Amino acid sequence: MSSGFPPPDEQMELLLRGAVDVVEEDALRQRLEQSRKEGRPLLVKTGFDPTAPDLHLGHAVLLRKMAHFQQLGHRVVFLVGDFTAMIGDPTGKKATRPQLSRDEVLANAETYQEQAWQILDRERTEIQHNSEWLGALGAEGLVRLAGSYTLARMMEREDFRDRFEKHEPISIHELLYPLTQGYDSVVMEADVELGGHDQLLNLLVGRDLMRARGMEPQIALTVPLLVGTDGAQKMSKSLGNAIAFEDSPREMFGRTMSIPDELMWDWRLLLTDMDQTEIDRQKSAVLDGQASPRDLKADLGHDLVRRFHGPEAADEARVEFDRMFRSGGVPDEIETQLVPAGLRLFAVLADCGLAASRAEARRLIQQGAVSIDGDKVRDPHMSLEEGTQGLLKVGKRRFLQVKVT
RNA sequence: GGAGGUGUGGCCGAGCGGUCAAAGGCAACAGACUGUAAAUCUGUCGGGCAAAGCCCUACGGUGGUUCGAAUCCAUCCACCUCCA
Repeated sequence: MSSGFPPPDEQMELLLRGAVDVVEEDALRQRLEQSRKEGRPLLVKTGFDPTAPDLHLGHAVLLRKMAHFQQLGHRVVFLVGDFTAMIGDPTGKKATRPQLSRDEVLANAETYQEQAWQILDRERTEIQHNSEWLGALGAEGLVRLAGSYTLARMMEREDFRDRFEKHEPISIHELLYPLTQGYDSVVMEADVELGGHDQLLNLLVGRDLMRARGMEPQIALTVPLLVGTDGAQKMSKSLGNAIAFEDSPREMFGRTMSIPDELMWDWRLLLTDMDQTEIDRQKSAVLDGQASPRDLKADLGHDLVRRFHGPEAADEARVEFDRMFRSGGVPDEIETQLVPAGLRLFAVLADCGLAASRAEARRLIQQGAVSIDGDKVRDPHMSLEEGTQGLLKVGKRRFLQVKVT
């Protein structure tokens, strides 16, 4: 067990890859040295709010960082924030969030983990729930905990200060949130806590709480928030700029192809294992006009699909994409639907789900988006004769084989 | 406890008695172009109708005023701010 860990410098290289903040870097190196000497793995904590069971690539960035620690032999704890989740986060202003029941929270956590195992080593991941100690804390404990921090310190945070100055609401519980999260670290005696960049302040509170109790403060390490397919905002399901783990290979590949070219370097660094030097090399090759960003982006898409769906699916997604968009071909598997004779074309489109409504179907036809067997159709009212069979194409991506009966 | 403000289409945000299916922006979709589902440009963007028009639904909920309301009144709900 003594020789289990690679040299600290080697570890640092992997661990710092893509990281935004490391507080503090020297301390991390020291701990790695110590851990290696003592043959004791570091305890690495990452908290999850089990509220959004659909994982996407944005989550993958953090999960990958956890996996890095695992690869190096450290103890990685997947901390389910079941206690905090049950309180319900009032920050989301619009929809009054339904208070999640304990069962719902646990079910969500389950779903979360099922997906997380695509990146994390299931066997080596420890799962803990913070209700275990936060639930036992009680009102008294909570008050004591609250007593160990000041409003002034809390208001140093830019987000709180900003909202305060703008007279936007800040609920009391939001002040408690960092404290409970920090308390988790105290109880767990975490060596390192991982989180998204937006979590940095919370992670630092953990350090303060630990220090106040005479403990070695945890190392705070954050990873960037992945920019979504729109190239502008952080990836999130509600913004529609996400690629979910569950997306089909084609979807995943296609959506990757739709990201702005510039974004691919970030994605390369944060979502794949490609060396930094190789990334830089590709980047300059593109700048010099030596390489086509399109092809490199396709390579990236291929890598991602392979990661989640395996090599065959990746190859297929790529070939499929080229056939459809490069050479304007058609997908190899097209659903067939039977339509009654006499139904007008716009109605067919709407009824078969190729358009959201009949009005939209009309518009699409008028815009020249619809073709049958490759021939553009302009008349929304045309109807298909009985016995005809043909390939209906709407826009670039919607296909349907129809058979008129 | 008191005073005030806000609530508009997927989102942001104008409108403040008719000409409003509601400016503008974003997103989305389509067309052109292209090296891609990038970028750019153009168009569309509540629903129904063989329709350059007509009908239905819609501006937090309900009920009024009016020939006519997203716009005025009442009331309810939700959110926010200030004073205490």
